[in-house]
Amino acid sequence: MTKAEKMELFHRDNIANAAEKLFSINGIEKTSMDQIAKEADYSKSTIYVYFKNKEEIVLYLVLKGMNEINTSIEEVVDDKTAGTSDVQKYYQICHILAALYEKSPFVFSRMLESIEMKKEERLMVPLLDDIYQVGESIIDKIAEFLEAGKNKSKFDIADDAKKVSFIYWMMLAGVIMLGNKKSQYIECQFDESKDEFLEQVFGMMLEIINK
Amino acid sequence: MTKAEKMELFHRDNIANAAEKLFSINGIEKTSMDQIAKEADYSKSTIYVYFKNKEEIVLYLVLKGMNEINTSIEEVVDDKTAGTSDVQKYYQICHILAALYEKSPFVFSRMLESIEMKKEERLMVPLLDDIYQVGESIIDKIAEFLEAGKNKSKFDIADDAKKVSFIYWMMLAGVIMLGNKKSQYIECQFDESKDEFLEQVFGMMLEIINK
Amino acid sequence: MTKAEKMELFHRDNIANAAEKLFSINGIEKTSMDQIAKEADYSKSTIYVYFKNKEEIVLYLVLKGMNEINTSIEEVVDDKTAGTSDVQKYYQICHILAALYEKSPFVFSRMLESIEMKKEERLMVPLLDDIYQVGESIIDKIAEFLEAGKNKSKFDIADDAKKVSFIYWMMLAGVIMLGNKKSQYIECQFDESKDEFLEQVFGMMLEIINK
Amino acid sequence: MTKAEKMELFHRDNIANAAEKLFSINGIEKTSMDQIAKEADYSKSTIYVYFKNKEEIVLYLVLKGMNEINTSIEEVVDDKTAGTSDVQKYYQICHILAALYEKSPFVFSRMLESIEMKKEERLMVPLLDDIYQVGESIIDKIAEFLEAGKNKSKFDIADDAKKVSFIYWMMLAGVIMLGNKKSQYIECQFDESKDEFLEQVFGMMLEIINK
DNA sequence: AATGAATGAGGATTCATTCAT
DNA sequence: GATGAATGAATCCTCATTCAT
Repeated sequence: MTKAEKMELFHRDNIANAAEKLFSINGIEKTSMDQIAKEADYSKSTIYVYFKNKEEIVLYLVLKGMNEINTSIEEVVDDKTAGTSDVQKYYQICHILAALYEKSPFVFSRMLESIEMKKEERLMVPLLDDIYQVGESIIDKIAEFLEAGKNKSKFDIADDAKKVSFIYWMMLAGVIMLGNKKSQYIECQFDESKDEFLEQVFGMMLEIINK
Repeated sequence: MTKAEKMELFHRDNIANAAEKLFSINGIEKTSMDQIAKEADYSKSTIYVYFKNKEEIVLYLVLKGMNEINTSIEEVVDDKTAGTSDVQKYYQICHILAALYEKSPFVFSRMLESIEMKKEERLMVPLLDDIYQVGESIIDKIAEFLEAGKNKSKFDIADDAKKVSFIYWMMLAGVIMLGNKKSQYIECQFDESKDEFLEQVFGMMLEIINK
Repeated sequence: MTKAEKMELFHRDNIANAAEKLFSINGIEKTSMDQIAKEADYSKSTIYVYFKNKEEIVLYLVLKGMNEINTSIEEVVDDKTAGTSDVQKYYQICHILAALYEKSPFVFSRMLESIEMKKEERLMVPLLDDIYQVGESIIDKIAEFLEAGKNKSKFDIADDAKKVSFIYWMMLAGVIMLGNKKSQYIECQFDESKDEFLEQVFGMMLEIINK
Repeated sequence: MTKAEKMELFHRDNIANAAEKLFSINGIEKTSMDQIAKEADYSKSTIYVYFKNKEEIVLYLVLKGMNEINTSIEEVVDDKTAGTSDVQKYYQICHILAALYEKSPFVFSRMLESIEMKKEERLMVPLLDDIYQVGESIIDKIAEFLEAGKNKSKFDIADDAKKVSFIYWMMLAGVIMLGNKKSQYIECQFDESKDEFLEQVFGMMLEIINK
C-alpha cells in the first residue's frame, strides 16, 4: 500500500466511523451529510472526495461490518481449542450476530436487504460485489461448521448443508432483529431482558438441528 | 353506518389503497403525498381532509392489514372441520403471514417495529393503541392454538404458551421477511422458488415444537 | 327589524363571538376559519353565508368594539351626576380604553390601523365606513369633553380641541398597547403590576392638559 | 475580521436588505422566503445558508435597527457641542425614533413586542438576548439624559429616572407608530403633514417633564 | 337556509450534490 | 488535496374560499 493509499484509507475510515456513530443513533435517512461532515470534522465537500455519495458510505460500513463478523465466525469455526464444544461454538456464532446488531443495527438491516444477483449489475456499484462475496463466505463458513458437526454426528442436517446454513442464518438474523425491535415488549410481557430472551430462542433453534 | 360515514370510509379506502400500492412499490419514505394524491385521483388537499398526515395513512393500512390476518388466523384456529389437522393449520398460519408480506411488505415491517409500551403514549396517536391491541390478539390466538395442540399431545411446548407463541411469531416473521428479501439469492443458489424454500423453512420450524 | 333580519343578526353574533374569543387568544392570523366554525358550532360554509370572508368578521368585531367604547365614553362624558369631577371622568375614559385592550387586543390594534380616507374607497368594503364614522364620533366626544373642561378652566388646551383630542386618543392608545405588550418587562423592572404602572402613566398624561 | 467573515456579513446584509425592503412594503407575514430570495437575487436555499429561518432574518434586522438608534441616541446624549440645548437633544431623540419607523416600520413594531424576560429562554434563540440588551441600553441612555437634565434643573422628573425614561420611550413609540398609521387621517382632518403633527405632539410631551 | 365536499395556491424548510478555486 | 459556496428539487402541510345540493 502506497502512502497515498494509506492516507486515503485513513480518511475514509475517519468519515465512515463518524457516519456509523450517527447512523446507529439516528438511522441512515435521518443522518445528513452535514452532520457526518461535522462529526468527522471534515468539510462536506471533502466527504465527497472520499465517497461518491451517501450510499457509498453506507455500503462501506456494511462491508466492514460483514468482514468483521466473517472473521469472527472464522475464528470460532476454526477454533481448535480442546475444550470448545460445537454447542459452545454455536452459541458464540449467535452472539457474534447479536453483537453486530447491538453495535450497528443499520449494518445488520442492510446486510439482510436484497442484493443484485447479476454479477454485471453488482459490479456497477463499487462494494456491492464485495458485500456479496463476504456474505457468501459467511454462509459457507457456517455451512462448513454444520457439515463438520454432521460428520461428527452432532447435527442432523439434510444433504444441502449450504441451504440449511442459509436458513439458519436467516432465522438467527430475523430473531435477533425482532428481539431487539420488540425488546420493550419482551421486558414488559415476560419480565426478562431481551438478552435472556434471545438466549432461550437460540436454545430453541439449536434443537432444530441438534440431536 | 350513515351514508356520510360510508362515503368517508369509501374515500379513506380509495386513498389508502393508492398509498398502499405506492408504499409497496417504492417504500413509505420514497412515496410523496403528491404521488398518493395523483394515484388516488384526489387533489393533494383532499388527502388531508381524510387523513391527518402521511403517518396516519400508514397506520391505517397497518391496522387494516393486521386486522385482516387476525381474522384469517382466527378462522384457521377456530376451524372445526373434521379433516383439518393441527399441522395443516400450522401451515395455513404460515401462509397467511407470507401472503401479507407478498401484498404489503411495508405493513409487515411496520407491524414488527417497536411500539410504544406505555398506554398513555400509545393513546396520543390515534390507531397506535388499536394496532397494539390487534397485535396482542394475534399472539393470543397463536398461543391458544399451541396450547390446544399441547393438550392434545401434538405440540411439545414449555409452560408459557404465550412466550413460545411470541417466539414463533418472531421467527416466522423474520424468516418470511428475509426469505422475500433474499428471494433472488434463493432462486440462484438453490434453484428453487422462494415459496418452495419458505415451505421447507416452515417445515423445519414445525419440528421445533412438534414431537 | 323583520324576523329574518333578527335571525341574521343572531347568527352573525354567534359567529363573531366565537371568532372574538379565538382572535383574542391566538390572534387573527393564527385563527383559522375551521376553528371559528367549530367554536361557533356552525359548518364552515355557513360562516361564509353570514360573512363574506374572514376580514369581514374582523371588521364586524372592530365595529362592535368601537361602538361599545363609543357608548361608554358617551355615558361618561354626559354623566351629570353631581360628584363626578372632570378628572374622575378622565380616568374613566382611560379605563374604558384599557378594558377594551384587555378584552380584545386585536380590536384595539385594528382600530389603530390606517383607514382608507377616500369615502368611495371606504364604501367598497362594507363596515369600513361605519368604523370610520364611529372613530370620528369617539374623537368628537373626547373633544367635547376637553372643550367643556377648558371652558370650565379645568383643562388648558389650544384652540383646536379636536386635534388635541386626537393626540390624546393616540397617546392613550399607544401607552395602553405598549404597557400591555411590555407587561412582563414592567413587572420585572419596576416591581409593580402593569395596571399600577398604567395608572401612573395616565396621571402623567393628565398633567399635560390639566392646569 | 477574516475575508470569509466579511463575505458572510456581505451576504447576510444583502439578504437582510432585500427582506427589509419587502417587510416594510408588505409586512413580515406576507413576505415569503421565495420573494426574499428573488429580491436578493440568491437561490432560496442559499438564504438558508446565511439565516437559519425567516425569524432569524427578522431578528437580525430588528437588532440592526435597534443598534442604529442606540448609537444615534448615544451620540445625541453625549453631544458636548456648546450650542446644543437639552430641548434640542430631546427633539433629536424623537426624530431618531421617527426616522426608524419611516425606514422600517416592522422593526419598530417588533421592538415594541413583548420579549421573553427569563434569561435562559432568551438565550435559546440567538439574537433575542442581544435585542434585549440593546433595548435596555437605549432605555438607560434616555434615563441618563433625563437624569442629567434633572440635575441641571431642566427636567422635573420623579426619582425613578429609569421608569420615567421607559414611559417616555413608550409614549414616543406609541405616538410615532399611530401618527404614521393615521397619517392619511391627519392630513385630511388637520390639513397638515404627519411630520408637522408629530412635531407638535413631541412638543406637548416635552411639557410633561420640562418645567 | 345550511352545508358537505373539494381544492388551488401557497409557504417554510431540508439536503444531497456539484464545482470552481 | 481540500473546501467554500451555491442550489435544484423535493416534501409535508395549511387554509381561505367556492359551489352544488
